[in-house]
Amino acid sequence: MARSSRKQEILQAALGCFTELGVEATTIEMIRDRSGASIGSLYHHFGNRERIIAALYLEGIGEYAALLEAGLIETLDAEACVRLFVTSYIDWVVANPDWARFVLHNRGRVEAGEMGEQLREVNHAHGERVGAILRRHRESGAFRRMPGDCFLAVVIGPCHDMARNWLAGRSRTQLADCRDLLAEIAWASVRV
Amino acid sequence: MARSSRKQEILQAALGCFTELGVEATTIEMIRDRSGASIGSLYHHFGNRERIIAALYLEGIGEYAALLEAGLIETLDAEACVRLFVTSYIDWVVANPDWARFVLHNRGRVEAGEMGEQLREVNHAHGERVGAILRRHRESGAFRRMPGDCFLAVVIGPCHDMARNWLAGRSRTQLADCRDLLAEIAWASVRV
DNA sequence: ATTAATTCTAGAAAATTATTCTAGTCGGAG
DNA sequence: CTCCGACTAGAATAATTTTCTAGAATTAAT
Repeated sequence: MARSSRKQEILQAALGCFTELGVEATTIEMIRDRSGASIGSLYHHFGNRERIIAALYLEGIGEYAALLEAGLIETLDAEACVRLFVTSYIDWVVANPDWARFVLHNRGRVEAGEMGEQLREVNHAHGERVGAILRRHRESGAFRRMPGDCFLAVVIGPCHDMARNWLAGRSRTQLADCRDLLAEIAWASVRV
Repeated sequence: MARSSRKQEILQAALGCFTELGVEATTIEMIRDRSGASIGSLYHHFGNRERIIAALYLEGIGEYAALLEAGLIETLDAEACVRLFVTSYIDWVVANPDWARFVLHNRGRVEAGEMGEQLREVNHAHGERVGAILRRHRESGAFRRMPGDCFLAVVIGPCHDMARNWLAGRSRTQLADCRDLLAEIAWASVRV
């Protein structure tokens, strides 16, 4: 994998800078320093600063989405399904805090930029697949009737908020300690 | 109020640019054009680009926080209190979509920057006041026992998610139509 | 009214940052 | 070998932000 190693080095260097200084404050020069690459190499691989950000973002959500979908396919029970949403999200955040922080804070930026269309496509495809799995349960009457948009917000919204606070060091409670509580509340909120 | 009108003009111009093009993509020059101010005037009032962003952010959350606190002081019932969290948030977002979108997407940026300390202070003070009101209800046994961090995430998390999606045009459901449903679920999630 | 102090505005100049461009190196396929 | 494409390098250029000097507008005191 010597082929793409430079590219990965650049992405990891970028994530490091973003985590320590914020996206706004990190310059191409800093990423160049930290990765050991040259300006030319950087622009060869990514074209511009924004595409570095977008690549990092897409790789992050891609990994999480794959994890979630893999789990969902195997669980047939409605309750287990809802709980999996919560637990797989929390597990991923705890395992990849820097990446999670970056993804959680930069969706808007990527969506507004030139890679926005691609991001929307990826998200839409993922949403369709997840939606298809949920529809089975919804139609079998396992869930309380409510708009699909609300369903997702109710299930995963508390996790997003909790993760955001924990990642920013604002939470006195460990995120992992809320895993079961949040899963239970999510299920209680959407069951009939 | 001719005194501060130039300053407000700049802030409004900035919010307009941020809404249409994203924060990253708007330049000082664009804000200058749109507001009619000069570079000098801009830097006189704000010092640098980042402080324009921070000022807009602080004004936004300030307005919402004041609204919430004003309501909370008057409601003595635990259920009404929880519902108020949801409804006042949704009402504010519906009434100030551009501002809400900006606030929802730029907390991290402001917190990471030079105004981060000030923002944390403001948030902390607000959190204390709200926390004090909630403590009464918690101690009177109106709420299910759970860490304070989780409580807030459970109550307001779904609203944040729903608002985010609605503001980005990703939601088929109108945000206002979820008002009562989300309020009810919030209360159901935290009552004993 | 006049003056002095302060706040605000202006835009050119300087500094910083992002991007482009030209000139390569390196490893493998023919 | 030598040609090709992927990759690297860093100087040159372009874009953007910030500083700086000068002067206009406003306020308050005499």
